[in-house]
Amino acid sequence: MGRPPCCDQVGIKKGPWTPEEDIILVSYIQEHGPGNWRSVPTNTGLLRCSKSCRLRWTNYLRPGIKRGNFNPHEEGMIIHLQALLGNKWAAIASYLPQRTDNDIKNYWNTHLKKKLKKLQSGSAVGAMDPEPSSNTANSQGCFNDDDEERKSPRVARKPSPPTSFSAASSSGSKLARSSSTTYASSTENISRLLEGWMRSSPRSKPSSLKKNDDASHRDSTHPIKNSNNPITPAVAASTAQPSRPKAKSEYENGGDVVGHEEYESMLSFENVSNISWPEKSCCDSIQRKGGEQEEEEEKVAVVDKGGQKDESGAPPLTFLEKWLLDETVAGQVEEMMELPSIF
DNA sequence: AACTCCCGCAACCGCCTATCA
DNA sequence: GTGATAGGCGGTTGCGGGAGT
Repeated sequence: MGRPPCCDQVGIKKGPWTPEEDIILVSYIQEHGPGNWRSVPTNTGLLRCSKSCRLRWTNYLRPGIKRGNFNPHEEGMIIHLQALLGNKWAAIASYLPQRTDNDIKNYWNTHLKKKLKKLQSGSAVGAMDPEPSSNTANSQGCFNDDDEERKSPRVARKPSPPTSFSAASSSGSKLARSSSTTYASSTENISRLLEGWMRSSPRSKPSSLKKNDDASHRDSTHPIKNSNNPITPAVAASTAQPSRPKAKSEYENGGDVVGHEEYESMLSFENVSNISWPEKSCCDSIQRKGGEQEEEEEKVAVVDKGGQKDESGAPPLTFLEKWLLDETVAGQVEEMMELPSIF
């Protein structure tokens, strides 16, 4: 039979989002909360399909997301999770709640894959092969990539022991390249407009409430995720929940729009850092490191240790979790992230 | 300075799953 | 139980910008 694409309708706009569209979408979601995407274009007048609205929100506008500048530890996590889970980007993203699956996917395809390939060709270790044509690790339960992965979608992966490999850090790459595209530059305008909108909104909070401005939200080319986005801290806190829920449950559970007081309380650092983190000691150690970005990632990752099953369909991953989240191993990961000379 | 090539990312497409009537 | 619909996910693509020549 086949369902017609939701974007088939005439008059549906495609292509890059404009700042105005972003504002409309954010405003609407601020008012009604995410979810019921079907009604978003209708109610907002956006000439976008519901899917496009959802993607735009989840991948770009959603507060609390961090974009670009993957640190070595994140790289390590992605690499290992990819080895363990395959191209289950959503599942992988659940362990890096500040990252979107799209972002992780892009980063894998554009950076990590190449790095691993390069590394392997250089070291001939063969522990990790990013290319499907030479999936040497597959026989050991590591699902590495693309085609093989696609042939067996949504199948729980058998976790395999972490392979011994080195991965490149982002130093020396183009990672720091400015993403000041036409759109990116316009997002600064969005930021300002949003700020103005928030000020005029009864729900809005003054920018003085911004927190973590300096640390984890430094990319000024993405104002939505940085301090200029007044809704970021609150929703970031709300999203920093055990095992990143799916968008629907994440917001529809009566918590769509953060109330004023709730908003404020959520902004307190204690609250953010104490949202039932089961192993605060781990977080503390991370905090002592002064690792700006790692800090929250770790916290959220630690949350997953609570034992609940990953909603995105990932296996229980107790081993994985243990390995990834173990404090001492975290250090090993960082060590493994040390650049080989070829980088 | 101009041109070409390469790279990264945002967004689209199509399929799958979950949910509901 | 079945079909319709919305949401979710992963793969792919096209565009814009930077690097290289």
